[in-house]
Amino acid sequence: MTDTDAAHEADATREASVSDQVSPSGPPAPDVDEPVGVPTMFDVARRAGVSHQTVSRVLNDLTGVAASTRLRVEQAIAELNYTPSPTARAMARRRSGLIGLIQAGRPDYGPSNAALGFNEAARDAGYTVSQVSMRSLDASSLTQAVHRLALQRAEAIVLISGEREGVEVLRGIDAGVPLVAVASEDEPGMHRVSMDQYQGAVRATEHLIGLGHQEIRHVAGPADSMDAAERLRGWADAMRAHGLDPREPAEGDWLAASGYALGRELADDATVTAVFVGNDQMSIGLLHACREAGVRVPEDLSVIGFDDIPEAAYFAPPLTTMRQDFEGLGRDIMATVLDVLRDEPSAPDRTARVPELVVRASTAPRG
Amino acid sequence: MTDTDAAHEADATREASVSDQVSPSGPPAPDVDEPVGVPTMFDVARRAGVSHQTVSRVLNDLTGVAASTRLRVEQAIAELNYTPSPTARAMARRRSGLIGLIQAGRPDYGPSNAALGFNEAARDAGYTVSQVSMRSLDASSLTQAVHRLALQRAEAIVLISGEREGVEVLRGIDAGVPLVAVASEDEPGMHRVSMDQYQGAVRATEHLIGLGHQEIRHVAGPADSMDAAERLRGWADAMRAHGLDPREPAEGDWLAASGYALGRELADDATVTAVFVGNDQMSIGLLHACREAGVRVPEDLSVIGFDDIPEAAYFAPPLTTMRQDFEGLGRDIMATVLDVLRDEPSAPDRTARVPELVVRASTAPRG
DNA sequence: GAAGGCTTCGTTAGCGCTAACATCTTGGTT
DNA sequence: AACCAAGATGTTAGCGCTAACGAAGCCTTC
Repeated sequence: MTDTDAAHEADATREASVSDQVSPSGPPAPDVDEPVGVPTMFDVARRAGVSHQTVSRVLNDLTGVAASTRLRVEQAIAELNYTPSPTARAMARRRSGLIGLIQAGRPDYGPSNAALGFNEAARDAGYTVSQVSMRSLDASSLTQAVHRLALQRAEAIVLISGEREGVEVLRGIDAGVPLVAVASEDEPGMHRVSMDQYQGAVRATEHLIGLGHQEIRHVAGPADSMDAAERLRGWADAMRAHGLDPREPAEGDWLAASGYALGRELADDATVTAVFVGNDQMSIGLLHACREAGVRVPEDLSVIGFDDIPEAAYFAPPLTTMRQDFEGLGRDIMATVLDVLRDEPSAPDRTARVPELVVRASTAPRG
Repeated sequence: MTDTDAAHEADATREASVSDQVSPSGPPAPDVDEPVGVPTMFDVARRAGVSHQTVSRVLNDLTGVAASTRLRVEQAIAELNYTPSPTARAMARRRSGLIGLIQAGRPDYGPSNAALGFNEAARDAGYTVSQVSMRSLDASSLTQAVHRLALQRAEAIVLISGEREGVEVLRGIDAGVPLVAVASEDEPGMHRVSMDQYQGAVRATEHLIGLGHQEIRHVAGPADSMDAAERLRGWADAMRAHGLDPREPAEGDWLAASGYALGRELADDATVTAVFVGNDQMSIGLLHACREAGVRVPEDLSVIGFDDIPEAAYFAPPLTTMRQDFEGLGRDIMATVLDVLRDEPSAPDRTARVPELVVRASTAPRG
């Protein structure tokens, strides 16, 4: 009712358009001046009897619009089912409202969940994410991806990929926009986010040490992975801190197959009583190798993994591991992006999420 | 080495901008008439001594440009490091060059890899993908996602999510753009792509039957999953085709935990000699339940999974399963999108990828 | 009761492109 | 030599918004 009244009050000024609406010729025919394609701001303006600028004001929630006018405009918007064109907006505002996400490498549990968390956080912050996924990690593909995104005028570019090379490549590019990467090592010249891999590894190792183990080996991730490096460092430091000797670690590639291969070798070494494996996937491979070799876990060998993928609880035996909150990491990434975009100093504790020990059946006191 | 070299080469070209960043008032001042911000078509035009339209012609590879002029323009473009603004292009061309991808639900192995394949294919086709990921599958979130994408003027919207509800919701929305979903059941009113879940299930079941099994149970995925339904149908049909009785299937939720729970029940039933599990994750749970219950696999019970995740080969015992090419599916999705966009009838065999039997140690002849 | 100051609105320019048309060269024709 | 058709370019309008300014109208205030 109020709307109608308001409309009548304003009639004088927009006589023409209103009578057009009422359809001079006949029954409930659709408005004659109804826009043909997608309605624009001008269509709304005409219908509400105001200037397009007033529509813009309503849309952007600016002050200086009379309540009645606002109402009228809002109604017109609703009636026409109008939505502003993001393209035109980006054009006029000179910003795309877009964040580029590069996801390089295998879509593993961690990265995938981080990407999910990031995507949701970006959406919540009003940004759109333009995603470039690729299996390969080589410099040229990565460079292309960044350029693609830069060319789309992304306001920031995020890289989710644990490989050091990817981060290095990114650092070498001047995209003209802030770059944020998941990187557990400090990377001068770019913004980074990560979980506390080092601390996680320390805790994993100390869990083993606390169980009385002394010959604790490490099956590391690929040398090019920063996470792998941090975990390795954490393990070695923890060992030394307890007067133990961190022996030469084995190096896998995160996949179960490599864990299996490395496990076969380890299984032959009777001196080893525990092993800290770089991730859960390699752990399952290693567990399988032990089974084949007749090495009992945890009786003969304690095994602890990293990540806590949903299947870890059903390994044979159920895997003790370090749980990581990847979705949280994804949200942290977006938080950092926002900080950077606002030119605020990135909060220093964006790397503070510490993996949590989940004890299951694959670790036991040294027999 | 090669990488390093490339990086160094790139150094030279970005020297200026880097120093700009570091010190705003540095000596290596850029050309006087250099555009301040991002160069536009007019900057290129001025530098090349032509009109902006000629630049546009060169950019869009139109005819009617003298070779010498073209060269001059191209040089100016290179010198200014100019790239056309996609936003302005979208504005003028009235198309966004954007495909919306909705990824709903857990980022599992299948969907993640399909998304990867899709993303790469979209990029190859010159499209940008705007991704909306969300953990939840409810109608309202999904509807919002579609509107988000529609509002971005995506030229097509793709849904990767096995749940029937998602597809139904999508169908109920008139986004004004083509919708393509991964759906293994026919969905009138929308375009769909999928792998041949039915045939895959038939083959899995026949593998078991060929091994002499008769009491073959099925642990299905959630009722809301179309893939689960198709696999169930394939199993039941195969059973009947061989004169066997498809007993009431158990229903899980794709996760290892549910496979474990269901496995505990199944393990009590000594009449069962084989089970076809809806996916590999549930299989690992089921395998664990068997282990706990003292049921030997494959001696007492044969188990076959579905998907062939990379860890399947290291289950205890290594899992016989049906391998699916998810990346290929992703590419199929994009191919369908292109067909739809070109208004071509979608090739009927976009649903023809048949899962491939991978025999490992979890199935054996009926003892 | 005229000068200021709000509030509320409209007008005018762009944003960086493409599309359509206009213009100016050429060189071949008659 | 006048003429026309291409070919090669330039001009002019938009695309649908936002930003900056300008112009009313209505209260104040002295």
